[in-house]
Amino acid sequence: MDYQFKSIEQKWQQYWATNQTFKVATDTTKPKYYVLDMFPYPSGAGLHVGHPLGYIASDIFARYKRIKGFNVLHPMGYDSFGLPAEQYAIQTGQHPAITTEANIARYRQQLDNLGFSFDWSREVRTSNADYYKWTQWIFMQIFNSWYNLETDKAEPISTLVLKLETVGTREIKAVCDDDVQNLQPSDWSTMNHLEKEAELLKYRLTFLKESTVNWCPVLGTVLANDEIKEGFSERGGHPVEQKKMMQWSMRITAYAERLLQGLNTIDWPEPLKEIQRNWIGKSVGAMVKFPLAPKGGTANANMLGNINVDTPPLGAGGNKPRYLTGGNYSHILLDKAKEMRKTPTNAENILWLRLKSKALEFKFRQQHLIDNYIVDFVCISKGLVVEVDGEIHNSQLEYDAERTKILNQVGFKVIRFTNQEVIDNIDKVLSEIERELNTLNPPQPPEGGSANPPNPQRGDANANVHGEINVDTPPSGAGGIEISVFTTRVDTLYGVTYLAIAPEHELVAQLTTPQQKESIDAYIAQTKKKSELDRMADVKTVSGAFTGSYVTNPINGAQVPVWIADYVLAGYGTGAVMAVPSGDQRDYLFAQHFNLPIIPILDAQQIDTQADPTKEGKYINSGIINGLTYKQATTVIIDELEKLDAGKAKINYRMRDAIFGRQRYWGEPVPVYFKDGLPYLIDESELPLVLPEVDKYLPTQSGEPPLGRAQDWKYKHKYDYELSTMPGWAGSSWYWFRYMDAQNNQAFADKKSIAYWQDVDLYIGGSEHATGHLLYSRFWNKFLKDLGYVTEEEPFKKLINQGMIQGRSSFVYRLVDDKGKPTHTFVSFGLKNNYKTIDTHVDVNIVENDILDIEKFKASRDEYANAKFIFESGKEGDSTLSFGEGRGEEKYICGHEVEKMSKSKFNVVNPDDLVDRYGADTLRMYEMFLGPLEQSKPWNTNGIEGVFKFLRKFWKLFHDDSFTFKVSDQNPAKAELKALHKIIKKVEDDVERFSFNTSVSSFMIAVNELTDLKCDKKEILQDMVIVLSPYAPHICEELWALLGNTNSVSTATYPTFNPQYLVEDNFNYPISINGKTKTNISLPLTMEAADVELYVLQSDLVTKYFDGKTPKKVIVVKGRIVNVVL
RNA sequence: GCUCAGAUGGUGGAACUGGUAGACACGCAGGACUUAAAAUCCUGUUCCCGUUAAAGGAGUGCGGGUUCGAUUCCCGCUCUGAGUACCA
Repeated sequence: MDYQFKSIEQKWQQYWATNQTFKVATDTTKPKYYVLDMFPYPSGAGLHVGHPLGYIASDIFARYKRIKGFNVLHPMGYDSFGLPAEQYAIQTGQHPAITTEANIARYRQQLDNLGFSFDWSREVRTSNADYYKWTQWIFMQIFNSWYNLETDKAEPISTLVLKLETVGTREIKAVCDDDVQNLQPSDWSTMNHLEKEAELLKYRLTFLKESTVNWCPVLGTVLANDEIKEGFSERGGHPVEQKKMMQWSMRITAYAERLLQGLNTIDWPEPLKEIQRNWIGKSVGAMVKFPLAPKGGTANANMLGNINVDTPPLGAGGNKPRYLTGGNYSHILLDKAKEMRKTPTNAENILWLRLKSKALEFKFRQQHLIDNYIVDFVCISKGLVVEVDGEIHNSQLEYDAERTKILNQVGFKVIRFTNQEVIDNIDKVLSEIERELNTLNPPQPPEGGSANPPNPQRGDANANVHGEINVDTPPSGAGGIEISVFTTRVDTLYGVTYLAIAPEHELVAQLTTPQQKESIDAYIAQTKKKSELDRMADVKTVSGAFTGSYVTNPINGAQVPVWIADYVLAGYGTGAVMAVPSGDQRDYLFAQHFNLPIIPILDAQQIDTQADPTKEGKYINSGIINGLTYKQATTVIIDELEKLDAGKAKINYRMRDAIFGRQRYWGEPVPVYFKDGLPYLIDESELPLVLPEVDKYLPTQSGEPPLGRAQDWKYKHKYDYELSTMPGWAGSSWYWFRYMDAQNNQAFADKKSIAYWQDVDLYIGGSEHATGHLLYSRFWNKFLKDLGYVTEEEPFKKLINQGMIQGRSSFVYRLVDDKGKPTHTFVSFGLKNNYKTIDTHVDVNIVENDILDIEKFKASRDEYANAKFIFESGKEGDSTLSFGEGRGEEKYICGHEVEKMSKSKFNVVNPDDLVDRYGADTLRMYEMFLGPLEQSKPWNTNGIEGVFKFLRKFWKLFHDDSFTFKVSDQNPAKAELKALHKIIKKVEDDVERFSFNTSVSSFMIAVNELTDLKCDKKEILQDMVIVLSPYAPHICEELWALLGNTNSVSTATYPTFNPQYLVEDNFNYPISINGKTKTNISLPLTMEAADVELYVLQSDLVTKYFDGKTPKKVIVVKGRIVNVVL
């Protein structure tokens, strides 16, 4: 029988499944090898030809390592929590678990189709409760840990408590929040439970914090930085905005240095490491403190009273975490508030008209967001809420009481009037409000208020969403205010001519003098309006505003002005820059634009037209460092700053703590409940905290995440659970450990398995996970190592990025008539320039080697049914069969272009179709044959025939002309052994360096040679089967069985390479004259170089090129080349 | 702007430490088999000049350099792709 790939492939896929051929166990007698593919998300679209590229490579590698005697762990599973299934659920009401299940089934079928050697007994799914139980468990360990800088690792929180009890914060070096308290053991012992818990939360490696997040209103969730591409969500392309929310975060910054250093120890592609290095963004420099100078400050000091910033007191001072008080859901409520403002009740309208006209001399706002409530009217500076109610029902009373209570908690007094009271006697209402206002002091934070004044940057969501930063009273005096800046060029300190701070900087309000207030407010308003995208697009425009204040340069006492400018980013460093116009181009442009001085500080600087950031030359205009070089100056300045207590050396990282939460349904529930406003872990024995059922996958009416809909979902029937779920990266940040011991229900993986498998030896996947999955995984791995659960510092020793497979679109060219209307005539690619045409995508599946299948094309769409063609030959017709002579020989050639693979471009190729036509073995080999694994390339089926022919040719070696299986037991000839051992060596070399494309070529060469030799020797062919089996496993299993073996070929041993067979007696020396090859001479390899030279120089073949000249020099490299120089 | 990767026939690509550039495959051309087609097999196929065969010349994005010898190393440039971006 000819090569029947269909039945062969089915047979062996069945065999592997039934016999669990690829099931592995910990086997300490063999060396381990762990080959892993990046966790796929089972999307509804299934696999296209791009996906299996990496899987095929890793499978070849795994199969190769197996026959090389390794115990290979090669598992597969699904990262099955995620947004697409949930979006689909919202649209259709279908439970995401059902969609996910269906998608996984399809994935599995497609994967099986390709004959992968996965150990399916270890399959994991992140959305299974017995998996996410351990994700939750790890979360609990992280919550229960802090980062001790002295030991440079994470430790259980108990060691921190011990320190607090015995030595106090002075002896604690931790990575923690900025606002931790200085505590003596005596302070700690007097704190109550709540206070202690609140303080500990600032140290925990996962913690609640109000932070600026990337909020995507359309998806209704926050997104990680790496899930955003150019201001839009990666999934779906929806706009993303910055927003303040109370969020779970992970203190990944604690690991910044270890994450950076670890990169030097792992074998990853350089670009990938580079991305991570940039993401971590380490810069070495110094912190310098610039105290506020009397110049601008003292004049104001007298006239200024207390600081009074018109933001609600919510986010301002309290150092207690106040979950659900940060206005988490203002994105939804805000729209409602706007709507309510537009449609006031009659009573509201009457009252607002009076309040607005400043009848009471206090500023009021209407329908304003406080916490998660929209209050009717509020005077923020006095902390008074005025509510106007309609008819009062009992249920309403209860609700109002709750509402009042919470508003009181956050520092507001609430007074109420009925509609009737307002309508009947507005003046009486107003005087009552006035009386209340006069009795009230400005609102105070609930308790334990921080010493810091409230500031706009830390303000609640409202302030930001409204785009307002309101300063009701002018700023305060200089009292001890200083601006810290971070700089990597502390040596340029003498060149500072102004300070620039971010418009969002916390000191803006205090620094702004009354004279400058107007322009500062205007500038802030202007920057607020600019979207992220605008700011990115518009980097050239110089803009800023002077605050009116000055600070003192600590090194020379110079007083320099403080400006705000949007080129300074609030989120980096301290949000303030010491501007050195002579050395920094942005500062230079700014200084030029606003006429600020530019002081050169190095004699080598060229600053006539632009800044010069050089470090060359000697310092000038620079006080104590004049005449020094860069290296000397930096140390001198830092020493001096430390002496003055005005600064110190400092390392800064760009990386921020990772937000750990999604306001979505389809994810792991966070094993946390709230009691008295503080988060607590549920008991370990209560894991898993199962994802509850909900009626809809949408936020609740009050704007809580979908989990808020779950009926009776309370901890111990009392306490609220955390309602957000874990982010997409939670489940994938530790999954490689689960594969080591997938069924374990006592631990995430058993110690022995972890000790045996250790880490991933080879990890294959796309580079798109550079800053997400791959960074978080390294983080969790290091954490788990710190706590002693795992053994290795890095999870993925060797990583390969497979290139992207791009689409290759095909085009037909349609003639247009004089009016530009498309006709029914299509012109072949080569002739299209002679006509006026428009190009149209045509389905690549009806195009082969750029030749259009005319009949299929006409059948593909109604409008093409009557299509006419101008063929490449210039002949015209409506079918290739329309010509008497040369019927069927006319060709319509399509044009092509490389584009993204997508349905809309009709260039998607489904691997199932190709498996159907050529078989899995052919597809596997063809995908490898396309080119180097790491390289991106367009998908193109043009060469697949060649690979298929190769497999048939291989099959023929084992069969006679009538396709009867026939091999001989005769001893192989030397040439046969040579062909075999060449490929044995070649495949070893190629696989070890992941050059799969070159080994496919070499297989072809070997088979061509053996075919030419008419080789049918079992001894040769059997080894060939083993060597080829990682690439084309099905056909090899079949032939292996036909050769009389009863085990799977995957249990065979890779043949040993014997260099003896490759040794040649002669070498055909290429003879070059002046480096140009002219001829070849075959000489024995035993001949010494001098003899070769002698022989070559008197050979007629060579001397005829001499042209009468005498050779000046002869180079002979033994076994390589002879070069004669004339 | 910065960082990284890359540029070789009509196409995908090979040449691993500087040593015969274009392996292997596709496509194309010619031929065999066939009533015909498909399939299969054989021959040729970097370009230019020339041809019976030859012989010659050019050639790995462009311009230089090092070397007996450069696709490979060095310097400068062009283009393509990817990542990143007011990072102080």
